[in-house]
Amino acid sequence: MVAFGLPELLLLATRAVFERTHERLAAQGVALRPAHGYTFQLLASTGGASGAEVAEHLGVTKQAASQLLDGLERAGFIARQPDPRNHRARLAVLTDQGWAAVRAATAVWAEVEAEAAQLLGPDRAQALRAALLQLAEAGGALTPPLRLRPVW
Amino acid sequence: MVAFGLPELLLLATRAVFERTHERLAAQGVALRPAHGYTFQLLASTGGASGAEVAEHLGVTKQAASQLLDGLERAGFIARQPDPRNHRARLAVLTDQGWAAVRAATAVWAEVEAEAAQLLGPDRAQALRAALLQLAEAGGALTPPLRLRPVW
DNA sequence: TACCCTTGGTCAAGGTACTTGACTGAGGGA
DNA sequence: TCCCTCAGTCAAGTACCTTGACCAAGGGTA
Repeated sequence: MVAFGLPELLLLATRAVFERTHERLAAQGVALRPAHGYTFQLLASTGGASGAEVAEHLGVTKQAASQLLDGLERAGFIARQPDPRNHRARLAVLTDQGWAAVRAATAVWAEVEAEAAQLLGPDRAQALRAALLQLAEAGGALTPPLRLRPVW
Repeated sequence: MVAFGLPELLLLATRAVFERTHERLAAQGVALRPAHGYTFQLLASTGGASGAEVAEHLGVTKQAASQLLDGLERAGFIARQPDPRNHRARLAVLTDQGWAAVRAATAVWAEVEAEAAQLLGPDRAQALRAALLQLAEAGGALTPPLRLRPVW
């Protein structure tokens, strides 16, 4: 039995959760990469974003964000429409299909949450969330902009 | 204040730890990507591996593993030598410089560990490790082969 | 109202890290 | 001894990002 430190344990537990999310969505025909997930998160929380805003959020160039949105549009997850706030921008918004993908991911996470509560008991699960939140805050992870750097 | 679920918290805390690791190593001139980290982990724990074994461990083709090892060799982190177990293979082993990088990463993780203990207190830090281990085990994350899939 | 500069977006070319496909040649098992 | 397995390489193609250059519509300011 190898002794795992906190960083290794964090990585292993996180991989377990997100690989499962990825597999579950892929089984439903939603094969998306991390950058797509972050984009969905932005569009779902703001109701829509321009290409430049997506680029800023992901920490990539406008060109890369444009390509990524083109792909999501072709696949039917987003649509482009005029931006009432800024007439130069094309606002990307989630389509019904896009929202369905968001709900599917959210559903997997709710399962994970429920299984964690069952596995650990409600008290330890709550303690886990509190501890993780403290670590994330201390590490400055709650202050965007999000950078699309790979996790080791 | 947004309410974060367990998956989001896991991702944020993990990102905080590994971005910090990456920054700290980069400041020492060791600019490595995730795949390199996984390779170092393998070479450090086994004492050496062939290109095919690295490919298997990372979940990539032999060609990709070969390119990756070429880069590490050029940068001085590994050396190739005959494999006593299999005369067809070229064994990749860590050089002194490679071991120094491993020690540097380990040192950052020890700091993280210490800061977590200070932030949470020793009891809650231990509880955190135990909970994460349970989650990782339940998710099957402790049974290799490691797949180099991106974390969402 | 006219002007200019900011800015959202695109075109083009290049680089990196992977892939598939085809192959070589040394090893090692029967 | 023979054959076939297998580690490794060469070549070409793809996905996803970059830098650099550019356009044209907006919108702030005089």
